[in-house]
Amino acid sequence: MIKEKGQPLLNYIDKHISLSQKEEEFLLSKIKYRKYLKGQFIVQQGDVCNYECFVVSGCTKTFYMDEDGQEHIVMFSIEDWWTSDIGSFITQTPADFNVQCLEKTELIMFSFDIIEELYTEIPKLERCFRQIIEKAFVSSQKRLIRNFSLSAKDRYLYFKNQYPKIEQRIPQYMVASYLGITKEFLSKIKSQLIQEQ
Amino acid sequence: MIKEKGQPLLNYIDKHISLSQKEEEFLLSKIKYRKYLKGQFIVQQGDVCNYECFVVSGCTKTFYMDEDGQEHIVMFSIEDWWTSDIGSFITQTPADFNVQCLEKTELIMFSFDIIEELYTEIPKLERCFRQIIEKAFVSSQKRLIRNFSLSAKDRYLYFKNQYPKIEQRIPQYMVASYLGITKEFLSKIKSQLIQEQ
DNA sequence: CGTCTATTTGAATGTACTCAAAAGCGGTGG
DNA sequence: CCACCGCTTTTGAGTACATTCAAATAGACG
Repeated sequence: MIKEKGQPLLNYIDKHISLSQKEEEFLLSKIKYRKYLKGQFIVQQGDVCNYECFVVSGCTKTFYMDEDGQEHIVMFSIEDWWTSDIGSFITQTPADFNVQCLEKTELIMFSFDIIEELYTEIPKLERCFRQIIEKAFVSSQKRLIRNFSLSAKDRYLYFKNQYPKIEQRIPQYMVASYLGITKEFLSKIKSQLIQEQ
Repeated sequence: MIKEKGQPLLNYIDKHISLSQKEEEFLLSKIKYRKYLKGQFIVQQGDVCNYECFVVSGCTKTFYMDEDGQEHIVMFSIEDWWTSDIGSFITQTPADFNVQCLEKTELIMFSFDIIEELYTEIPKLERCFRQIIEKAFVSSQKRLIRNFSLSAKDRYLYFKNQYPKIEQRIPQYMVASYLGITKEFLSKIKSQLIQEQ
């Protein structure tokens, strides 16, 4: 892969560990760069997920479609974050989640076949990925707690405050799905907040 | 630490990676073994959490106390699992969670000061911990989804089915807290399930 | 056997959902 | 430039799931 295209990833990794010139080149030689259009799927429920993807630009949603055809959004991923069905990736079993692009999206993709080799060749990279997943786990647990201890309104306010960039980029009904409420109810919450001012 | 006491940990680690005699000895020399009584706290909300703990025997609950004094249980940990406030541990900032023993509990403790050294000396151990945290993250995401897409009743049935050992060991009001419902409502769900038979 | 804690039961209430319909909004074509 | 189409958001009425509070019952332990 061309160094220029990999730069956002290298900058990101540099926040966790520092790689030598050679290590950077080795890393870049192993990963794949790809563009997706709005609406395209990176992972589909039922398929085995073969990649962990770093988002260079764009935006994706990770969601689960339940038996009633209802969509439940687990996360959004924008620039400098990751997207995948990690459960499917690490076990190489069918994915529970879909990952779909909400915008034109550029990704750097780490394939299952390559990642073990990368960890072995560059142990620092394993440290980096451990740290990233640790942080992701912590956020996931905190989110679980928010869902238990906060009302829908407070969850929305938290989201708005924490991810203002994301809110502006996605339709409201997806925010509702992420918060675990219906689009109608989110609409009511918003109008209530306006009246309170 | 005496090898005998560390055996449950070594057996557990052996499922992920294989350590040489020397590595095992090095590991055991760095970790701490400790017993807690029922009711004692391993971590308290507000303190910095200095350990990641492997549960040799016993049972703990990890919970968050909200501003109304309401307890929200994030997880239970029993034999062969881990307990800590990882968020606090990795950032060395005050803990959001409490970890309390529900039974007499034996732990093997990895201190913050030691763990980096262990990762560096035994890179395989970093792999092991990465894999463990990956799995924990995946379960956390799946649980989030269950909380959105299942009713309280179905969440209870899932829990009962998935963690029968845990259900038998802890009072019902804690199960309710873990499921994110009140103790009264769980009681009603149970009586409803009995009537359905 | 009494005390303390955990569980159950019931009535009233509240938060969030469903369904249906209307209004808003952005793009496309005539 | 306006009219229409599809999609998103809003609004309202009725409903369901889960909570609160209070009181009764059951269980565990000394």
